[in-house]
Amino acid sequence: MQLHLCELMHAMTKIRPETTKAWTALMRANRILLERVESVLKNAGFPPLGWYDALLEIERAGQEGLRPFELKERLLLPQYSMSRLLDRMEKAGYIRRVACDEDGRGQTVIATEAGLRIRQDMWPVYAGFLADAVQNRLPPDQLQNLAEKLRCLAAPETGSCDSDS
Amino acid sequence: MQLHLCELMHAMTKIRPETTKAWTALMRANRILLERVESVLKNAGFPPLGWYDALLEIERAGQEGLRPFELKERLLLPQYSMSRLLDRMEKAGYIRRVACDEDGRGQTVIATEAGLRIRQDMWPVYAGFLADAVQNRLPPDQLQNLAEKLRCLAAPETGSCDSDS
DNA sequence: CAAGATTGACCAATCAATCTTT
DNA sequence: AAAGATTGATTGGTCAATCTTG
Repeated sequence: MQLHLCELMHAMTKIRPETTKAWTALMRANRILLERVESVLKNAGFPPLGWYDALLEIERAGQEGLRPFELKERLLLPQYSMSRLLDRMEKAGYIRRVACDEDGRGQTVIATEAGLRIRQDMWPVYAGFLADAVQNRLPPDQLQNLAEKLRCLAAPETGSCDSDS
Repeated sequence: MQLHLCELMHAMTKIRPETTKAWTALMRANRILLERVESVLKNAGFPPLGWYDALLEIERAGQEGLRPFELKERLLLPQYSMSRLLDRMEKAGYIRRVACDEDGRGQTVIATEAGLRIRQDMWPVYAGFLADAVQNRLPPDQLQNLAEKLRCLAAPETGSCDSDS
C-alpha cells in the first residue's frame, strides 16, 4: 500500500531537463566507451575486459586466492554469471579452482601462470585506451570531480550527498 | 607498423590514479544504475528499458515513422541487434513494420496503440527511478556539469575538450 | 533453513553469411 | 559494389531449480 502511494507520488514527479541530460549522457558515454575498449582488446587478440578485471582482483588477493563469492561482489556480477565466467577462464587455462580448506562448500580461485601473463600483456593496450579516452580528455581535478559525482549517483543511500564544485 | 609504434607508446603511458578512479566510477555507476532501473521496471511488470527508448524515438518521429537504420543510430545498437529487438517488439504488438515507399530496400517502423500506451504507462515508474537515483542526488547545476564531462569522454574527437569547473 | 556454488532450459547478443534494392 | 535489413549458428546471460555444507 505504501509502495502504491509512493508510485502515485512518482507519477507527479517533475523531472528536470538537467536530470534527463545527465542520465542519457551517462548511458551513452558508457555504451560508447565500453564498445571502444572491447573493440581495442579484441583487435589486439585479447579476451574481453571482464577477464582483465577478474584476473586483476585475483592477482591482488595474493597467493591465498579468492572465493568466487568475494570476486562476484567486487565485480558486481550475479552468482551464476560469476560461475560461468570462471568456467570459461578455467577452460582457457587462466585460472584454477581448488577446494577450500576452511569451508567445504566453496573453492578458492587461483590465477595460473598464463593468467598472470595475459593480464600483463593486456595492460599496455588497456592503458593506451585509458589515455586516449579518459586521461587526455579532462584534467586530473575534473576527473576527480567526475568520479565523485558518479559515486554519489551509485551510492546505496537515498538522499542528496553533498559535494562541491 | 604505425599501429605497432603507437602501441609501444602506450606501453609507456603513465596512467594517473584519477584516471583509473574516474573510469571505474563510470563503469560501476552505470552497472549499478542500470541494474536498478531494470529491476524497477521488471517488478512493475514492464518490458526492459531498451523498449522504452525505442518507443520514445519512434513516437518522436511522428506519423511518418522511422527507418530501422535511423533508430539504430539513435540507440547506438548494431544493425542485427536492432533487427531482433524490432522482432520482439513487433511480436508483442507494440510496433509494426510497413514497406517503405521511397526506398524499396527498407521499411518504416510505426508504433501501435498498445505501444504508445505502454510507453506512457512506463513513464511514471521510470520517472520515479530518475527522481530517486539522479535528480535527488545532485543539484541541477552539478548534473549539468556531469553531463558535460561525460559528453567530453564520449566525443569522437581525440584531444582534450575544454570545459570549466 | 541459509550460504556457496553449479546446472538445465531458455532468452538475448554476436558473427558471418545472405538477400534485395540502389 | 554499397546500403538496408534479415537469418543460421554459436556464444553469453538469466531464471529457477538443485546440490552440498554450515
